[in-house]
Amino acid sequence: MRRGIAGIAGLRIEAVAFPRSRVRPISILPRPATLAERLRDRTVAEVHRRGKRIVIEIAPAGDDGQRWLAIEPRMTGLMLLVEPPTPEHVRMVMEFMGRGRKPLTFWDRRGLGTIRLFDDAGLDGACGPHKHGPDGLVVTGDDLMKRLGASRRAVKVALLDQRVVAGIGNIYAAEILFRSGIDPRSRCRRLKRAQWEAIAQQTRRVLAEAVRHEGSSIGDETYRTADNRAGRFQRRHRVYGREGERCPRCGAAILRIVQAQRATFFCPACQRRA
DNA sequence: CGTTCAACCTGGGCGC
DNA sequence: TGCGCCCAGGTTGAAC
Repeated sequence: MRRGIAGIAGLRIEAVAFPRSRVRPISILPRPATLAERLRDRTVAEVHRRGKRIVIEIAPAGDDGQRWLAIEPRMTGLMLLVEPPTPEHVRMVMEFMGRGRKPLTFWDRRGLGTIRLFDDAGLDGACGPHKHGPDGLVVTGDDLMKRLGASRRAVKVALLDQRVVAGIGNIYAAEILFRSGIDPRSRCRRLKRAQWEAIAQQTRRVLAEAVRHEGSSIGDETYRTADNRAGRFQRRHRVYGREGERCPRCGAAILRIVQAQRATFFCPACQRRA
């Protein structure tokens, strides 16, 4: 997602609008009118990612230090540089100066996403080290062991905790544990060093591969690229969404269970319980 | 500390 | 066709 819109860096914001964005509970801060006012005529310095958030860095403009626009897409949010699928689910439109500049649209069907403008301290409070562990693309076995070695939680539930490691979602937790050969119900404290190394390695690998394949698009209303194309990583899902199908490794039937109110998919035969 | 539940929302799919 | 239910790549706070 970040890569898809990285090209807006250097552009000057002509206007920002927030149609149909909920203000309460606080999913947009400050109020839309204030936010639009603060962003107008500012320049995009860079587009960053912090865990699952897109963070648009606004070049300093002398006044306040509010220069981090953090967008959290949650379940159905898309960042688009083309016409959105429907006009009624558009939550933000950012227009740029210069002829032929395509506007950036935040489209969010379910409307669970958030849009907030932060100063340095605010950004840190929202997605600093207190809220986010190391990024999944670079996490190490030591990182995981240090944070989870004494935990009684089920490993799959723990991997979804962004304070442990940032960026793993429900699909990727399943795929990471399948490739690590570990049962998602395993209690963290029972895992050995070698298993944490395996999980960390597969986390880096699965996430990097998913990025390379432009994400997972399931059905036609999930993730899309900035130019509204489907990703391809769903074709490589080995267990996610495959309840009842045969495990690609051993042929056993893939199971679906529920952990912490989320679906978990795994192979009961080749994923070992620690 | 860890788990469960409800809430925030919309919409597709299914059984009846 | 309609209705009620379940489900969905996420996060948070309250209750136990």
